[in-house]
Amino acid sequence: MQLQHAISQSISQALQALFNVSVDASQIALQPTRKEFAGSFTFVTFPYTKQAGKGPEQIGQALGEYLKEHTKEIRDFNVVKGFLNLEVEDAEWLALFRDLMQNSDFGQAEASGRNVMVEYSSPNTNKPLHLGHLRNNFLGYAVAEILKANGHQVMKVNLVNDRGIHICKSMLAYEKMGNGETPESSGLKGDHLVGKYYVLFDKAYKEQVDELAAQGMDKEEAKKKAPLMLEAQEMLLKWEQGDEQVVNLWKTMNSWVYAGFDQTYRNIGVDFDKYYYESETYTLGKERVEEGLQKEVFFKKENGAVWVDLAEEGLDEKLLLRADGTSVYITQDLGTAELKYNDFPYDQSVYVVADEQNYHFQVLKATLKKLGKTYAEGIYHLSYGMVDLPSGKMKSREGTVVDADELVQEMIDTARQQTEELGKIEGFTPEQAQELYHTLALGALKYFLLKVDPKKRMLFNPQESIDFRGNTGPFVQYTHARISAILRKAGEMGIKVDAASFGSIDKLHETEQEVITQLVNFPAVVKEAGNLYAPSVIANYAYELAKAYNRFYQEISIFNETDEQARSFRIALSAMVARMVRKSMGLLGIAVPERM
RNA sequence: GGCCCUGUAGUUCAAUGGAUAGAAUAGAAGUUUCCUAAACUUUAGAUCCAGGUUCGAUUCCUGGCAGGGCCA
Repeated sequence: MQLQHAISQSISQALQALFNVSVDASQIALQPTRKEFAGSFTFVTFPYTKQAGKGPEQIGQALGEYLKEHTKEIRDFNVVKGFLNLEVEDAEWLALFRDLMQNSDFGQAEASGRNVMVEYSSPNTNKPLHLGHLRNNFLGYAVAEILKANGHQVMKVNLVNDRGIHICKSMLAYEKMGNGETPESSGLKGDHLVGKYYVLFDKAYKEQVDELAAQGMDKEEAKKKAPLMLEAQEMLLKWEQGDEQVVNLWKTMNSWVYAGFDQTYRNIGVDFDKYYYESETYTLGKERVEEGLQKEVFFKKENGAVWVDLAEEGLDEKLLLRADGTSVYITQDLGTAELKYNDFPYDQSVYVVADEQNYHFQVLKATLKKLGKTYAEGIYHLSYGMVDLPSGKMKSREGTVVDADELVQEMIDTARQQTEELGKIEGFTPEQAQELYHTLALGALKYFLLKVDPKKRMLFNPQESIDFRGNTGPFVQYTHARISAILRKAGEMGIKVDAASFGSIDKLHETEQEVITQLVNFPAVVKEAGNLYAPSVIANYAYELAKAYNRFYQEISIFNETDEQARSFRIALSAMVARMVRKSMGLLGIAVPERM
């Protein structure tokens, strides 16, 4: 930011002039002043005591006096121990604010020329999405938006895991117990219908295992020998051989699942530029394994299985292709990586995948490097922790998962209940009310899941998490709705708001200055969030901005202000807050309402 | 057994190596003749343990302890 840069420059000059200490301005870091002290920026003097030959307070005092004298931006200063707190002239803040008003693209970085692919969601086709997927989807979408704001060309992709033994389990159960049921006949969403058969398979399978165990078979043995498992494996084999009946069933059931997923994606507001299917990439993966053998970077064990030795990279040996020639997870990932790069030559490829795959991605990257694929350098695993419930871990087979569709519906119901209780829907048509509930529900849910550092495990307490007060999505949305009301009123009163309408303002109330400080910080926040792939940085920013505005709103009246210039300024300030709230929430995939 | 991640108020989360460790919720006390009280103000409450590096450590390093994950 220019203001900070100018101050750093001045400090650099002052250090030279006063103490003959030479430090480049770029090395001079300013931090925001803690709110219990006067000032906006703080310079820490401790590191310069040796070079300057003076104590930290002396340096601070001398620097402060010099800056106040020579630097037009600095109004005043105070020194606390080794901390020099600098107060900035109101005129400087106002100048920044006027710039901001002119620049509707504020926060959007110039085109970087870099291509970034973001893969997220990546569901299995045998069961519906659950709470964990929601964290994934929201993260992926938000990171993609943040990277766009950083000037990168972004492509969002979804890799669908549509093959393997788990799919066959649903198919087998359907064949045996389905009686020709369809989403239409059952009234079930396609993904839920298929998921139902996955659960049915597991139940019947467990019964078989228990029965075998009761007959005296070893439990592990029983798991392998249970007839249903053998049938599922047989089905997978048939699928790989292209058996018409199996493939047709697979296609039918997948199409149900995709229709269900599409509905969910639309409902939660995420989308993709392109889909990949593992059924279409695994053969390419096998080719890459063959290539590795020829290049002698992979090797065959006695039984014919192909391995790669990653001891040099600090990893173990890793199986790439089974002895019977069937592929494992990483086989298809090798193929997918290549296909992705061919479609969209990227500088960076972000994989939003749960942290249980940390090791897997290290192996994938190292293996691709062994193959000499330079694009492997750009692979970044955006790893996130599990979402826990108060009752413990989610396990799909035990029915302790929180289904995504159900959760969203519950949030919508809660939003309706809260809104009605507060009596806030006067003048809404039923459609508008419905839309508002949806906006609030998803705002609450997305904000809740995104405000936490991705790599941390987090706890989702269904009762407590559905809170619309405090540090929540609706809190930020509420701020926007309030401002919208002000802007509507200003419009009705015919008040014009442009830079000229408050041209003579040169003094700021403390809360006004704090709001401006937050506003102008937006580009730096976007940059940081982009560098760290961290939507939580944006979420915290939106919250701080909303809080600063609420403080201002509470302390200062807008329409009772008799000075027209002051009134116009406050309306303009409000409008800019609304714009920045909408932008930052937009980066998180969260909509903001005009009224609530 | 090896490797990786995480340990902060009662609880859920913050804190580029900087000041008296911030919020939110739950607790206590206030603020509606005035632009939306889903708000605002005040109050009480925490860095897993032991060393080390540093003017300064929640942050970096070493060794424990606890929780989770991955690889066999």
